[in-house]
Amino acid sequence: MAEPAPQAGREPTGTAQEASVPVPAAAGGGPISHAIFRLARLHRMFAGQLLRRIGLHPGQELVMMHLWELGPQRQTDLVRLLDSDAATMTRTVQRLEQAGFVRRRPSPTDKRASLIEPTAASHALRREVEEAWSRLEDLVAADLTDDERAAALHTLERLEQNLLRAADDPAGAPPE
Amino acid sequence: MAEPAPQAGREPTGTAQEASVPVPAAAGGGPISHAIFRLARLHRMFAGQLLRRIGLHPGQELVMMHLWELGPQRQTDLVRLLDSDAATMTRTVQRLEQAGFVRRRPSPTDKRASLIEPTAASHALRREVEEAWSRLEDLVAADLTDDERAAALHTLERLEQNLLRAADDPAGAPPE
DNA sequence: AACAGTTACCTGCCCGAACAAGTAAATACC
DNA sequence: GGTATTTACTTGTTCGGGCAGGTAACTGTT
Repeated sequence: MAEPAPQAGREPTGTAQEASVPVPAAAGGGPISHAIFRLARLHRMFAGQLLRRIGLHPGQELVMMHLWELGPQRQTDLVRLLDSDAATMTRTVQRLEQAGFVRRRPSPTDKRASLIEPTAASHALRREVEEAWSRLEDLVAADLTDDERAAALHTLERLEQNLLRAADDPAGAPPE
Repeated sequence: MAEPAPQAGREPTGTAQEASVPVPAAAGGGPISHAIFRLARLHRMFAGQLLRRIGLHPGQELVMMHLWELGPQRQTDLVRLLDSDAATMTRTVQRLEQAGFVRRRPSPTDKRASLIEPTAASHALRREVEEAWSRLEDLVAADLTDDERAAALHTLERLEQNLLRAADDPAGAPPE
C-alpha cells in the first residue's frame, strides 16, 4: 500500500536495519505479517530439528503431549484439542501407531470411534519432548528478562486474539 | 517440567485466561514457543484464505512478489531470496509455470540455469496480492496503535534474531 | 420401524517443506 | 588438457495441512 517503485533495487524502506533478515523488499505492505512469517519459519525449523532426534515429526509431539496429559482420547477429541483436521489426525495417528508410540482400542460405547492411547514406549519420550520444548523456549527468548518474556507473550497473544476475533466476527471478510 | 497430574481434567495452570486459545496444558514448558506456534498457524490460515481467492497457494506469492520487484531470476536466486529449498523451488516454479504465472527462459550464459520471469497474466495479480498483505496486516494488528505496532514488530524481530543467532553460533546445539 | 441428519473415521488429491540422491554444466586446480 | 569440486536443477520420499468425497455408525424425528 505504498512504494510505487516497481524496480527499485534495494532501498531500505523500513525504519532501520532490515538487512539481517531475508526478504528485503516485497514485504512493504505488512511488516508485522512478514515478521510473523519469518519467525514462524525459523521456529518451526528449530522445533523440527529438536524433535527429530527424539523420533517425532513436528505436529506429532502435540498429539503425544495431549495423550500423556489427558490419557486415551478419541480422534475427534484430539482434533478439537489441537484444532486440527480429521483427515490429518487420521494419518498422524496412523504414523504414530506404526511408530509404536500409540495404540488403538475400540471404544466400548461407540462402534464408530476408537480410543487412542500412548504406549509404554512413548512414555520414555515424554521427558525428552518436554526438554526440547524448554530448550526451544530458551533459544527463542534467550536474551529476554522475565518481564520482557511476559511482554512478548502478551504481544503474541494479542496478535493471536486479533486473528481469532477476525475469524469469528463475520464482520470482517477473511473466513468469508 | 511441572504438573504431575496424569489425568487432571482441566486445571488452568497458566497465570490467567488461557481458555480462549487451544492447547490449555501441554504447553507448560515454553509458553512463548507455544504462542508462536498458535499465532503462526492462525496467520498461515488467514494468509492461505486470502491468497486462495487470488489463485495462489501460500508460498507462491512470495516468489511472485520477488519476480515482480526484481524481474527475471534464476531459481537459485529465488532460493536465496526466500531462504527456501532448491527442491521446493523447483516444484513451486513448475506449478507457477503450469498455472501460467511464470515462464522459463534458458539463461544465455549458463546452460544449467533458466531464468524465471513473471508473465503478463501474473501482473494482474500484483495489486491483489499487495492488497491481501495489507488486509492481513490490518487483521493481525487490528487494535494496535502505530507505536504498539512498532513495538510488536521489534519483539518479533528480537525473537527472530535470537533464533538466527542460535542457528549461526555453533555454541548452542540446535543446528547440531 | 423407517427416515433423515449428524458424527467418526478413512481415502484420494494437491500443496509446501525438508531430506537424500542424482544429473549435467560450469569452474578451479594441477 | 584432464580431473576434482562446486553449482543449478530435478526427482523421490516423507511429513503436515487443507479440501472433497465416501462409508459406517449413532441420533432424532415421524
